Amino acid sequence: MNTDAGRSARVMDRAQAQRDRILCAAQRCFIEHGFHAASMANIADAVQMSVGLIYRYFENKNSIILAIIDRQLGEQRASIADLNTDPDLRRRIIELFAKWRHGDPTVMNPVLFLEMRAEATRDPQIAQALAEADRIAGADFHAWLRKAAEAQGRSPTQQDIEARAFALHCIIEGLAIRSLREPTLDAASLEATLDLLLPLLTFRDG
Amino acid sequence: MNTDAGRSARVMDRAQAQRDRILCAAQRCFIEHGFHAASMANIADAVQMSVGLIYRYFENKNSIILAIIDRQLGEQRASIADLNTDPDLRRRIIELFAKWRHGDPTVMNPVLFLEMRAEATRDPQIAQALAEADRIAGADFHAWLRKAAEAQGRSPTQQDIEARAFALHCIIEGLAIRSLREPTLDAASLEATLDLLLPLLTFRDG
Amino acid sequence: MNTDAGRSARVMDRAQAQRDRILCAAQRCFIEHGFHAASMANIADAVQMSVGLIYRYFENKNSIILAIIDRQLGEQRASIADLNTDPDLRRRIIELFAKWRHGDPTVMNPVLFLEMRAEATRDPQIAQALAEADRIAGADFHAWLRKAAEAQGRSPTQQDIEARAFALHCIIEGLAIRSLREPTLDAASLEATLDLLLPLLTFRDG
Amino acid sequence: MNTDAGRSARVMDRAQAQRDRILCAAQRCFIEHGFHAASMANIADAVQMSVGLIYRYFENKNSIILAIIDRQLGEQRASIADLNTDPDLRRRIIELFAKWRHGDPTVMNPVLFLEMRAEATRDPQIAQALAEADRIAGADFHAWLRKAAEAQGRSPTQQDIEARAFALHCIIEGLAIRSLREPTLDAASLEATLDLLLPLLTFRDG
DNA sequence: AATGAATGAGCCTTCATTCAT
DNA sequence: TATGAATGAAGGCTCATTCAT
Repeated sequence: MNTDAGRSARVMDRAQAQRDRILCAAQRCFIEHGFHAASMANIADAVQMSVGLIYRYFENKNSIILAIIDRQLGEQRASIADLNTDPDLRRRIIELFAKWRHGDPTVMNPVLFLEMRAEATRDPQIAQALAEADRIAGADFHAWLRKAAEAQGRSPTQQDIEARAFALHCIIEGLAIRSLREPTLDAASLEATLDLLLPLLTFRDG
Repeated sequence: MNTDAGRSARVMDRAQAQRDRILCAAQRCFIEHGFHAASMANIADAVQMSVGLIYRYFENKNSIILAIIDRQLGEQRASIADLNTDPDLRRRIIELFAKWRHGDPTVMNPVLFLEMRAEATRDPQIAQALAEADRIAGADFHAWLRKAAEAQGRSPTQQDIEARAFALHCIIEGLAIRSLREPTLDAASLEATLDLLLPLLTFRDG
Repeated sequence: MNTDAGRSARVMDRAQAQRDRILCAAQRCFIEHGFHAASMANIADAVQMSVGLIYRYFENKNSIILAIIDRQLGEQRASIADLNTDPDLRRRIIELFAKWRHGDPTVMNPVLFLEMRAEATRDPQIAQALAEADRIAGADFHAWLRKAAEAQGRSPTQQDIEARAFALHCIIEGLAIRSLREPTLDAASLEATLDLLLPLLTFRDG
Repeated sequence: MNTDAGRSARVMDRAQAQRDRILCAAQRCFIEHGFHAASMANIADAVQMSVGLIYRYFENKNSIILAIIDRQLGEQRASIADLNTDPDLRRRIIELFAKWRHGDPTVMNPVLFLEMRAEATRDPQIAQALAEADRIAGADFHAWLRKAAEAQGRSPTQQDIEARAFALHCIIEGLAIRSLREPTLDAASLEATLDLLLPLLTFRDG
């Protein structure tokens, strides 16, 4: 496999690997300093690469920001999509919350989430990406909730489901913000709150 | 009233008025560009003032940011405190949501809320201000919920109230973020969601 | 004496008093911060006067600097002229040195002396004022030295006197700089040095 | 020599060369305008470099000032140290004076000397550097004078030497200032003064 | 592919000076 | 006479971006 195609594939793999390295470093910088306050030099330091080289892989700083946002949306979506393979919403939210608290890089980062949402009010391109992600997430919630309802032998109306999907979305994003608060929330409180809300939202209440 | 005291009072009033003008303009700029991307020149333009003059009223840009944050927290607190004089939570949330949507400057601005929360993860001074505001807001929710429970003839445990206060806080903040979304949420959906959640949260459910 | 002339005299006296107050405060500021680093606001604070009022008495900051320099030159000249009434050069130098060390405002200030001399290399107006002061000081030294020589029954040549006047001038300015040094010079050392040099310079040697 | 070490050496040489270019230009600017009045833009112009690039080589303007001062002190010390290889103090002082008059950049610059001494009264870091330089210069004078005494078959006391070292130091600094005066001093006058003082100071007098 | 030197616009901040009161 | 609010031009410094090597 020493063909041009093979070489090209390998090259593209390498390019992709470089892009990933940059994005990981950039993510750490953006979390630490924010989109605007993080400098290209910060990122170059973090990725152990020269500034110039970063520009071989990304057109400019803004396109790094966009790539990071896309990534975050991907992780957000993956979290929701996972519900379909793992229907225990209560446990998943608790786990997600713990990951947020520990800065786990495999899930959407709450600080970046805030920066993204703020930036979306200014940059139409970001706004569009977020709107699309929201649409997909909404649909996922919808699907999951319908399945959950049916598993309970319920036949909720479309509006019933929409209200619950909307509430769920709000609560999860509210929790993402809460995970950033200084006074650490104890596990019991979170669980109590989920035990209060989830039966209602997942058609398990009386 | 041409006394020294009178003059002094007028001077202080004027200084305070100038500070207010600056803060209003700064708020618009911060909403439009973000804390970091907004420049002092932007603010000076917005307030129709020279850059230098702003520094007569604020030590530096950061102290303007802090003042804006304090203001926002004040408005946030006022919104919650108002619940005590107007116990119709459902209507208040709907009104609040509408104000968020319209950028009403008399309530906490959702974009600034996001910037604040993000910035708090970097600046300890901001973090502390927010922690204090959260503490107060939590206590206000608590008090309001206990009163609501008693109005229903209920005697909920401390944990019952805490879980509901926490849920309420999350949902309201989640709604603040939702208010920024592009695809406008219709009023009916919001109302349906509130009708779903509020009875549970305010001890009005079966 | 309620005539116009009287009133005018009183007014001028007041104006002169104000100018003096300003110059005293400015001198403190210039010593503390340097000519360029001291701001008009510093000076206004130090005189307990508004910035605007200072501009009633001085055209601009530079003319304050010039006035201060004139003042310093006046004090420098007075020191030298005093030799004629008090011929004990040794004691006078020791006293002068002590005053320099203590920041006595009645004699030429060593820090301002340095600033002045440096500034003179840039500003022709200052250069001229200093050249004139130097000329006068040189002549004073001359006169004093000739008198001292005659008191010793000597008849030195013009060149003898010039060499001594020049040496004296250098040494006194060298001492002004030394008075600023951190490691404090003990009185005995200064006296030993003067005892070494002065007999030679004042025609009292062998 | 295309090795890493070679490249690294070349790079460091270049960096050092840039630093030197900047310092030379800065020195010219500081002499022309003074430490505070010279702007980074002035220096950038003088060194034919962008402002930003200067900041790659120096942390800030103050560190350029410090570097210039260190340089000046180095040159000052070299002048004194040279006495040991060239014991003709009289000729050396005359040469030094001529260099001061002509702005020879290889010896301590008198204007910078003044700025330095003035600045040392405000900046402890500069004060310390100057104090150290003074200590070394004093010791050098000491050593030279003791050798000169011994060459004359004299055995002066410690105090004898100290008084002469102190006098010498004062006179040389006094001469540095004199070299800045407008009315140019003729060579004969300087020589006459030195012929008067040096025999006394170097133990050659009767 | 990789470096990092170089640029220059722009940012925050200060300050001499003016002027309405 | 006296104030200090107001201006705007620098000043020091940073940083996204380019380019020769």
